[in-house]
Amino acid sequence: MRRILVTSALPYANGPIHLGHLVEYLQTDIWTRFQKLRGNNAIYICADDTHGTAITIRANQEGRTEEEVIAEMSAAHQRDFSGFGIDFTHYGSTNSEPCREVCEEIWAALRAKGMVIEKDVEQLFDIEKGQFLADRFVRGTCPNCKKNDQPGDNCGSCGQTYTPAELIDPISTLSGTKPEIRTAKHLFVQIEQLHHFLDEWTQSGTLPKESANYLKNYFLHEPLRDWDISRPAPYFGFEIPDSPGNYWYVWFDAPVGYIGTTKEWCDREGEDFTSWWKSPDTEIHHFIGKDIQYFHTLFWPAMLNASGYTLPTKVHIHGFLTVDGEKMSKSKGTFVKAETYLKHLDPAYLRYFYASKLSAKITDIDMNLEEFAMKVNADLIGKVVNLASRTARFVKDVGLSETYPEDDGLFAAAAGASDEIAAAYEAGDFARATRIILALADKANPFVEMRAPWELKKNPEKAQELQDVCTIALNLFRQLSIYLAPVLPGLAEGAAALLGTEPAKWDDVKTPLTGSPVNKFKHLMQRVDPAKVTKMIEESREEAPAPKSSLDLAPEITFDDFSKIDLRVAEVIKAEHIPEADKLLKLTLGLGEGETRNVFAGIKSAYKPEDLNGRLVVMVANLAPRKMKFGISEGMVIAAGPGKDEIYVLSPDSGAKPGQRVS
RNA sequence: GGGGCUGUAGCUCAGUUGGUUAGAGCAGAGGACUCAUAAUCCUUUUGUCGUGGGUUCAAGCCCCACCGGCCCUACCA
Repeated sequence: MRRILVTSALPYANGPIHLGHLVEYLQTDIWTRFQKLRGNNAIYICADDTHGTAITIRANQEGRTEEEVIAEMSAAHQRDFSGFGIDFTHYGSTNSEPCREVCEEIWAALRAKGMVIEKDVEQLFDIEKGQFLADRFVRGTCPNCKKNDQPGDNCGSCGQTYTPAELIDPISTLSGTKPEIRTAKHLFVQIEQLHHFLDEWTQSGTLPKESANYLKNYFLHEPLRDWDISRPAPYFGFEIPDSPGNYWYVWFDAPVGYIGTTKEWCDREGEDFTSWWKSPDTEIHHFIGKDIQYFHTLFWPAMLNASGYTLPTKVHIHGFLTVDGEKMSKSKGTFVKAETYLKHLDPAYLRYFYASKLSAKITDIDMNLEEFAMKVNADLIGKVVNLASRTARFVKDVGLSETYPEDDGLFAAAAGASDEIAAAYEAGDFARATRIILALADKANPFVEMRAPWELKKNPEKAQELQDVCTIALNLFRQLSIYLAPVLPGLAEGAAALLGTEPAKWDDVKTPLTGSPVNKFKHLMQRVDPAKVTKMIEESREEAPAPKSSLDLAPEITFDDFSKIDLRVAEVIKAEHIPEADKLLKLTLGLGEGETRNVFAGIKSAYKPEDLNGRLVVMVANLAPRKMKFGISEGMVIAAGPGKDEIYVLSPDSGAKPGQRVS
C-alpha cells in the first residue's frame, strides 16, 4: 500500500470558483479517488490562499476586515467544491497557526544555510495611502511606445516590460494620486546556491518533459536571480519574525500551505505529521496549472530541500480551459461560475467531460458546449447506463444467475484491461482511460443486441437464457461502473445499489457477481438537456462594461501602416437606389482622367441619391474588391457617425480635384 | 526580443523505439431493431498527417527553415 499525499494549487481567496479552476480540482479529485479505489492510503490536501495586497484592497472597498473576507470566501469555495463531489481530506487556510509555524521553520532553515540576504529596492509609494504599491496598482504611460494607462509591469500595447518606476506619469490606482519613488529594504532568497540541485531535480522525471525543457532553457541556463521574498507593511500576511515590519510575500507562504494544512489535519486526527512530510515512504503529488510552474518547480523544491522536507514525487501540470475555442468571457457568458453550473447541470457531466479531455500533456483543453452535451449523452447515457437500463428490469424478480454464464470472453477481456486502465489513470491520462473503458462498452452493447433478451422474454422456456444474458450485461455494466468510479462516484454507488452489493474496490472487476438480487431499476443519470446549457450561459453573461474613456482608440499603428491606405478624392458621378437593398446605395465614383469605380456604400439610411450626385467625397481606393449581393464593390467611401440616420460623408474643401491623394 | 508547447478526416483526438494500403469516437449517408433516457446494432463516405527542404532502403514520427495557434517571460496574485 502506497502512502500518497496529493494537493491542488490553493485557490486565491479573492474570487469565486469557475469552470477553469475545476479542471484542476476535478483532475486531482479523480486521481486521488483512483488511488483510494486501488487500496492506497491517499490524502487530498488543499486550502485557501489568503494573503497579499489584493485581499486588503477588497476588504477596504467593502469596509470589512481581511479575516471576514477570507472566511466568507473559504466557505463559498468549499461549498462549490463539495457540490462537484471534490473530496478533500482536509481543506484549510494559509492564514492559520500551523502554516505560520511551518513558514517560520522553513525560514529559519533558509537563514541557517545563509541563503537570505538584504537588498534595497526602489518602489513606488502611495503617500496618501501610506504604502508601497505592487505593480498591478500602478498605471501610467509606457516609456517605450508612450501609450497611456498601462499597468506597472509591462505594456499591453507594445509588450515592453519595465519597472513601475520607469512609467511616465504614474498614478496609484488605490488613491488616484501620484506615487513617489522610495527605497525599502527587502529580503531575498539566493536560490542560486541550490542551482546544482535544481539542475538535477528538474530533469529527474518529476516533471513533464516540456516543463523540464522550459526550465532548463529559460531559467537554469544562467545564474538564478535572487527571489524577493518580503513586502513592507502594511501587508496582509505573516510578519517575518527576525525582520519586524516586513512580511512574507504571499508566494512564500502559499505553497507552505500544503504542509501547514497537512499539519493541521494531523493534529486534529492524531496522524503522524513526520511520516507524511518527512518520510521517503510517502509520495507527494502536486497538481498545478502551467501558469504557476516556476513557483512549484524552482522556489518550492529549493525551500523543501533547504528545510529537510520531502520533495515532490511528481508535479502534474495541466493547461488552461477554453470554452467554444476561446478564452472564457464574461460578456459571452462562458465565464461560468461553479455555483451557476450547479444550478443548472449535474456535476457528473463535467467530471466525465473533463476526464475525457485530460491527458498527461500540458495542453489547453476546450469545452465545446455542443460537444459537451453530445459526448456525455452518447457515452454515459447511450452506452454505459444503457446496459443496465435495457436489461435490469428483465431480472428484477429472479436476480442474477447462480453461476456466471458463458459470455464469449467478454468479462475476462474487460477484467484483463484492468492494468492498462490503471496505468492510464496513474499517468494522469484520463482521456486514454475513458477511451479504453468506452471501447469495452462498445463490445457489450452488440452482445445484448445479438442475444436479444426482449425476444427471450416472450418464450418461457428460455427463462434461464434470459437470466444469463442479463447477468452478463449487468456484470459488464458493473465493471464499467468500477472503472469509471474515480470519475463518477455516483454512478458506481448507483450500480452497487442496483445489484445490492457493497461499494466496489478496483479488483472487484475481476470477479463476476452471481446469485444476487437485482433491485428495481432507477435512472442513474439524466441526459444533458441542451436548453439547460443555454440557460447556464445566459445566466453567466454579463453586460459588457462601458468603455473606460469616451475615446476608446484602436491600437496604435505606425506611419507605414497608415500609408498603406490609399485615400483619394472622388466625385460622385452617379448615385442610384437599389430597390432590393436595405442599406446600400450604388455609387459610381470618378477619380479623374475618365477613371471610375463602382462602390456600394451602406449609407441609404442617411442619404438620398440626389443629395450625392456631383459631390466630392473621400474614398479608400486600394481596398480589395468585394463581391456583394448586387455586384462588386471596388472601394469604400469614408464617413463618420454611429450609423442609422447619423452618417456623415466626408468632403474635401472646395478646390480639390478627383483623383488627388489624401495624406 | 527570448523560451516552451502545438498544427493528423467536418469536430475532438490516438498514432509506442521511423517500417508495408494513416486509426478511433462524434457528426454525415444507408439499413436493422424496438428491451432501453429518440437510447442500440450493422454497413459506409472523408485525409497533399501546417508549408518547403534535408537525412534514410524507408518519415506523421528524426534534422533545418518558414507559416499559423496557445502559453510563459521572475518583486503578477
